[in-house]
Amino acid sequence: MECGWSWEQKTLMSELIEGMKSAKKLRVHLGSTSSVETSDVLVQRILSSYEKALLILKWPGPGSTTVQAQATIGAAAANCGVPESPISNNGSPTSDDFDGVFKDNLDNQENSKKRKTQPRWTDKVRVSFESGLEGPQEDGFSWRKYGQKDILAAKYPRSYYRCTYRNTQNCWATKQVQRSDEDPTIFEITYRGTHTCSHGQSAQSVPLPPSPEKQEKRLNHHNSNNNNNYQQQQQQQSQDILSNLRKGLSVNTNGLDNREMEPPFTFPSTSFGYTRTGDHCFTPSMLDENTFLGFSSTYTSPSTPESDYFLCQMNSFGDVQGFGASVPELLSGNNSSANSPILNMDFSLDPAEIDPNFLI
DNA sequence: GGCATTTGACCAAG
DNA sequence: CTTGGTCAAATGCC
Repeated sequence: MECGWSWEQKTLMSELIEGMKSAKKLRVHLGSTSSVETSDVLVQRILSSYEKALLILKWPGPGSTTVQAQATIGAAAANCGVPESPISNNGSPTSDDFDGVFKDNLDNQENSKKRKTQPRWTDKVRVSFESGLEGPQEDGFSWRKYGQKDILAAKYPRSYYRCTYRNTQNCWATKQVQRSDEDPTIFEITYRGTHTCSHGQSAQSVPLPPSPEKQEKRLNHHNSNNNNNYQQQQQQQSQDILSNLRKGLSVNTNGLDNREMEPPFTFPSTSFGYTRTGDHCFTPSMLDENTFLGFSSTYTSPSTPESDYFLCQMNSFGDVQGFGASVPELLSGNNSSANSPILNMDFSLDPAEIDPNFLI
C-alpha cells in the first residue's frame, strides 16, 4: 500500500473542514431565507457528519495499534471516504474493526490472488441511456476485463475488471460490474483495492473505458484525452462533458448485446443524461436527492462476521462518466496528484447513512 | 505485433 | 459440493 497517510489525512480533513464551513454558510443562508424546516435538519445532519468524520480522523486509537489504525483508516478513506465500520453504535471508534477490516486490505495488496478479505465498496450508477456510456466504467481509470461470470441469482452476468497496469505497476485494484436485475439501468460496481498505479485520474489515458457487456473502448479512445485534467476549470469540464457525451451518443448506440438492450434513451438536458442512483444513498424519509449538495456516501456495516467487508454507495451528479472520477477513486490516495480531485466537489456525508445508529 | 476481450477451466471459500 | 473469482489460451481489433 502506497497510500501516504499523512497526505490522506490532511487532504481528507481539509476537505471535511471546508465542507463543514460551507454547510454552516448554507445554514445561515437557509435561515435567512426562511426555508423549510427540513432544510435546517439536513444542514444539521451535514454538519454532524463532518464533525464526526473529523472526530474519526483525529481519534488516535488505543495503545500500539494507533499507527496501524490510522494507516488503515487512511487506506479506507482513500477508497471511500470515512469508513463506517470503525464506528460503534455509541459513536466510538473501535480499533478492532480498523485492524480487522483494513489490515486485510493491506495484506491483499500483496496477495492479490485470493479474494477472501479484500475491502470493497459498491458504487451504484444509473445509466439513463444505453448509448455505450455506461457510468460504471467511466471512472477515470484504465481497466482491463479479465473475466465474466454468470451469477446464480443474477439475471445479468458479472464482469470482472482489473487495472490495466497491474503487471507494470503492480496495481491490484479490481472492480466488478453487475447490472441490476431489478433496474437494468443501474450498474453496481464493486471496487476492490485501491489503485497504486500512476495512471489514475490525473493521468488517465482511457477515460472512457469499455462497457461491461460490449466494449466500445476503441471508439471512444480518441475522444478522451482532452478531458481528464482535474485542474481544468469546471466550466471547461462541463463543456467537455457535453461535447463528449454527444460524441458518445453518436458513436456508441450499438454498444450492448441484444439481451442487454434497453428502451431508447432520452437525453435529459439538465443532467447530461447521466444520473447516479440516489435512492440507495439516502434515507427516503429524511433526504431528498435534489436537496443534497451533490454527493453522498453511504456505508453499511460489514456484512461478514470477519468484518472485512464494507460497502459504500456513492452518489455524485458531479461525476459524469469519462470526465469526472467516481468517488472511490477521487478519494484514492494513490492518485498522488497534488491537487485533490475532490476539491471541486460539493461534498457531504450523511451520518444516517453511515450508520443508522450513529447519528444523534 | 501489441493489446484488448472472450470464455472455459481451475481453484479457493463457504 | 456449490459458487464466485481468477487464470490463461484463443481470438479479435487496430
